[in-house]
Amino acid sequence: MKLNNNFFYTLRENAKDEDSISSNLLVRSGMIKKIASGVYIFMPLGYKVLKNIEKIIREEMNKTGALELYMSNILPTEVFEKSGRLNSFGSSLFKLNDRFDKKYVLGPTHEEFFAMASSMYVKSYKDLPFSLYQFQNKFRDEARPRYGLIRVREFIMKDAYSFDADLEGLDRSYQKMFDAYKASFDRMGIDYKIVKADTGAMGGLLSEEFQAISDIGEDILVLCDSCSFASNIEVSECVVEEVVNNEEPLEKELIETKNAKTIEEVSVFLNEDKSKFVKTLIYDVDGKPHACLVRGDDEVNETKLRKLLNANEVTLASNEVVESVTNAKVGFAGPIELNIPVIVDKRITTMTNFVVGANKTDYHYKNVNLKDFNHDFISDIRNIKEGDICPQCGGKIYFKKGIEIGNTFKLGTKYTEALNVNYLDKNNVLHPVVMGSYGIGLGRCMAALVEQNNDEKGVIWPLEIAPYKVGIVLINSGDEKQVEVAEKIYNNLQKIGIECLLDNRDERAGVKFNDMDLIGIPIRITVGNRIKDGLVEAKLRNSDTIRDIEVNNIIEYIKDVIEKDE
RNA sequence: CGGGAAGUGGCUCAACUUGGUAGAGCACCUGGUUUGGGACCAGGUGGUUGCAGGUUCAAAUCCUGUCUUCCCGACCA
Repeated sequence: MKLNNNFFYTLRENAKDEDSISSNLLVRSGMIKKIASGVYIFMPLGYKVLKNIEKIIREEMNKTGALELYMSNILPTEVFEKSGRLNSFGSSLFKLNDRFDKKYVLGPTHEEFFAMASSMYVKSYKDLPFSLYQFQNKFRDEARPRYGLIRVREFIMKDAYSFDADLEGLDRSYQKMFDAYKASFDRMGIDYKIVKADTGAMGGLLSEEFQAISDIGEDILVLCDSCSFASNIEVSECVVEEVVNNEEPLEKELIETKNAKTIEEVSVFLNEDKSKFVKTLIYDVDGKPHACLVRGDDEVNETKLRKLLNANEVTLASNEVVESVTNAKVGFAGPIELNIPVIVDKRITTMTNFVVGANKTDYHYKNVNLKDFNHDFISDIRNIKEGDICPQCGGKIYFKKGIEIGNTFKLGTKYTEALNVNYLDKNNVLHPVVMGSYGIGLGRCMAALVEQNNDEKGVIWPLEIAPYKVGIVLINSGDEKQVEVAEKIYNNLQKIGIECLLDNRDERAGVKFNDMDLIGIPIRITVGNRIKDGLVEAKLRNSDTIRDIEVNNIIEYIKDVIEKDE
């Protein structure tokens, strides 16, 4: 593309309604534009980046043998009723009615419809396995869109689905997709980790997430310093450390702790470390109050709680519920003589003579032990912490933050059973088809790449992602010789299929250099006054070195740089 | 959904406290001087101040409502 008289703009200042490096750089480089909370336009330049990401994924998908198709966005609600996901998606579904008042949703994901599509073909075990995929917009009414393209309400996802006769087949299909994902993210140049994760609203047997490492990531990745353990904190198992404890259990004792409500306050009040306390949190579990006990410096893991109780929804109870259950103001809840189910974190079994709330305003009990109260469950319900023991090898745990860019699920037969997608085996017996589902968020990949690759001047795109691989800066668009050489390089690159920008605007050199840097063009060719000596300059975005290159060799040089990258 | 902040040319902001013709920088147009890292001078275009009501001789400014955006939290495949 030639920039003169063409749709190209950049902004000098950050946008006031953007909150991350990537969203600001993408807006400033003229690639995206927000039009509503969590809704973006992809401008021509940004759309090219998106298409490059799409191309990589499509190529890797096709290598697995999966076939591409295209679904609708407007999906009949009744199908989600059948699969039971109308509830599990809840308020994050965009809903609409047609003129006859028939109900639809804007597709949040397409498991049900791929299951339906597959049933057109599958009749026998001989028809399996196969995989289908699409690139499609997904709609999710996020409570709080954030960080530009990272948490949005409409986004493009590549979603793939595998169909197999049994779990062994699923394992093979899953592995193929898994490898294709690794290949895709490697080609994109994203720094990522793969972690075990919760299956959430998808359901199923296994979920693994591909997480781009970034400080603005919203997921906490639990990693081990001495083995390959990697898990999302929501499912990361905690090991109870052996504690040598010779303390004799004492008799419990009621003590006044006036105005000390939080663990922090009580700990200061009694001059005891937070790890001597057990906090009692009242949770609303599908509408019923439950008490959860964890050590004072631990946090309850709601995913574990939900699984333990086989619940749909787990939230902290409201103040009113807490007060009616404990007969005390919020801050004094304790397990003793409490008439609701009590769930105790495993770690508490190693504690002696701890402090708990007394279910009486302004009072706590000290010297409390497990025998002093009823409990219904003892289980791992806390979040793992940095420095904890690795559940796999005993090493030390550390955290990183991640942006979830991809997710793979072994679904099993949840959807095929709900929608009657069956096949006949050799013995003429009917079985539900076994599914896997696999998603990649394209916009998130784009944002994660910018978060990971930028400097004070702008974006630094990897070659395969950049909207244009080469940018020619024509210093003086009034100089005939310079124009001639720049045009020639441009035309020759076009001929061999290397996409290229030619900045032939009537602007000062500084503007052109800054714009090339801002939009992150990997290879910059400057055609300026050195043309007298038959030279142009080449500079790579990720390096400070400027090379003089003979005009006749410049195409070869560019080809070399691109080949070396591959 | 709870708490907080903010909406003023295409972009970033000022004027609001204390009501009195809406202003700057960037961008854009014209002319000139410049021309290798976001030039300078001169002149210009562009705004019913988010929307609706109210108070007032007079509202960007005060009041009420409403919408939108952002932040913290809740929620989140």
